[in-house]
Amino acid sequence: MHLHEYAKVPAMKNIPGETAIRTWTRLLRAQHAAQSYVEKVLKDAGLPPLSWYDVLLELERGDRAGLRPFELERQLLLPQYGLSRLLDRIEAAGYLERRPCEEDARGQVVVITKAGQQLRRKVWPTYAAALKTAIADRLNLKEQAILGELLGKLIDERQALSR
Amino acid sequence: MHLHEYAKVPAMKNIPGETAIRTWTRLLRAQHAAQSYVEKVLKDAGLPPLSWYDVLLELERGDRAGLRPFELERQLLLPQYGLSRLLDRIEAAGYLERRPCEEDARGQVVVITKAGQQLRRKVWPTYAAALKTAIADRLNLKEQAILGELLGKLIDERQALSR
DNA sequence: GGCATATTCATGCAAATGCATCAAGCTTGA
DNA sequence: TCAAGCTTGATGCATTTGCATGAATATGCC
Repeated sequence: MHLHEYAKVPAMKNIPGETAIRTWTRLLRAQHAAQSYVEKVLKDAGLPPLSWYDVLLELERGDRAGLRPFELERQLLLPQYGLSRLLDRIEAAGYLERRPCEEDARGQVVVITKAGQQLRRKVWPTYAAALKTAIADRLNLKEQAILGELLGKLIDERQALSR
Repeated sequence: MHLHEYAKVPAMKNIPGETAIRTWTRLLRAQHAAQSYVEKVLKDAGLPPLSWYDVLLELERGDRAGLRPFELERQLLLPQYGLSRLLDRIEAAGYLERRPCEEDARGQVVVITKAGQQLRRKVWPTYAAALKTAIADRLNLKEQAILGELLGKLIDERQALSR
């Protein structure tokens, strides 16, 4: 993981510093640690993975009834085919419905079912507890805020390349 | 991604605060943005994925000639079967060799080949440039250091569960 | 209107991952 | 010494992901 050798190249400054490299590896590891922990907690509790929760929550959120797949795709940063099949699975489990879209016959409207709402509500306490263990128990509020702020700078305006 | 509803539960404090939740989602997104960017740059340059680089670098690093798979496994935080097959692929491409282990007939010693060393050296500039774009161009040194510090607190001593 | 192009979503096929389990060799301890 | 248990690594099978492409409809332009 640790990348040495950055020192070898002389002036040509397409080379990040040592600090950047450490930050990078920690970003990967911290995310891995946190996410795999949360996923494990969910699985051990017999609950579906995070991605199901994300979809269901997104569907419940807006006031509108249902979302188009391409909207979900943007919210959740999933590839188009990935979302398509994720919806297949969640639908097969009965937590959402795909309805034909009135305004656009190519498309569809994805709607959460009653069972989907119940599932989401049932998952939340476990999810929340895992999240607290992974984040809130390890950083005080100030630290959380700063971390969030800095991470934000790594996100802005890059996602817009897809497709 | 955004999780509301944490406000609903009254006193029962297994619930992370709003700040923790925002930090969590940003951790996922920042890592996703950064890693997928770097992977894309590598792929577009016709280079193998990050995991290959990690393995090769790890093999090159120590003074000892070669590493045991279980050592790599720990360094790289890969599941046992994941590493086993990753090694299959890298070996098939000619960048490493698996030799029988003298001290332990169950095991093997994984050694990087000449071609493997060349590959790693060849990949580095592209990797470094991508890393710089993803991290160093977005955070100044101070910020990088703080971010690394905070991320470190999310990592410590949790990984030790595997197998 | 009618053709070219773009958008929306699905899907066949290959590659990678996860899970469970296995075989082989090591270690311990009575 | 040898049985019980542990460690090391591989692998069959199911699931998931990635990639390329396709089918259907919409949109824009002439």
